Amino acid sequence: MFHALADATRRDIVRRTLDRSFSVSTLARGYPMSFAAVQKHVAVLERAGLVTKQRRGREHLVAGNPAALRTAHDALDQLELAWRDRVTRMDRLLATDDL
Amino acid sequence: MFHALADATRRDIVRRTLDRSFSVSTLARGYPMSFAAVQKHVAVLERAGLVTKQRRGREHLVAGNPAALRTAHDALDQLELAWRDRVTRMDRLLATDDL
DNA sequence: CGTATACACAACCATATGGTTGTAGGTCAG
DNA sequence: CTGACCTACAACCATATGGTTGTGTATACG
Repeated sequence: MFHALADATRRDIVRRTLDRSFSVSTLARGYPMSFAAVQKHVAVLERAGLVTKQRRGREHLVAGNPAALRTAHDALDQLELAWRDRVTRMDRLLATDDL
Repeated sequence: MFHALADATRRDIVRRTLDRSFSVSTLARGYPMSFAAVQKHVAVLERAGLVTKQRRGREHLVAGNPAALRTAHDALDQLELAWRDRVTRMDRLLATDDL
């Protein structure tokens, strides 16, 4: 999941498809690489659950998935939780004048 | 930055060092890999600004950097912003009974 | 029907990544 | 000073990654 977000092109695809749906080839035209490369990026994002694909005729519309972003968000919050514990403990330490 | 967070070992190191500082070798003992491997992970995290190192005698204490986490957090918020726009627009669309 | 479009997928390549071992530099204890 | 310990760094290896081109399949159009 973080790995899927670790590539700039993929982050851009997520950003654009959160705004509105795009077909894979329409997306591909926006990047300086082959269609196949973009299609692979979309596949990575889809496996990570960051986008969903919906077929419309011969096109596959790619839409960003806000719920997945929320997941990543929460994962970072989890990490920050540890940080707050640490600050709390430091505060306690300072308060007791142990230094 | 997301790349640095994309590895499970590195996320774990961040989690542990947000809690409190650890020397590199102490950290290394906690993982099923060589000291050098862990040391490389720490180097990656340090380059990404996710941890800082502070020397104490012959040990180098690794501490998580909450500010960097905040940065990642904000980046995700940026992405979610686009999503809220989308929802707003959909709401407007539904409100006008264009469907 | 044939042709063009949109997508999926495989094969391939260069480079990045995560791991290893080995070597070398500081620092502490005796 | 010597030896043990902590760290840094380079060389090396297997695999993953991001890119390419080519092939196959489904859909739309004339």
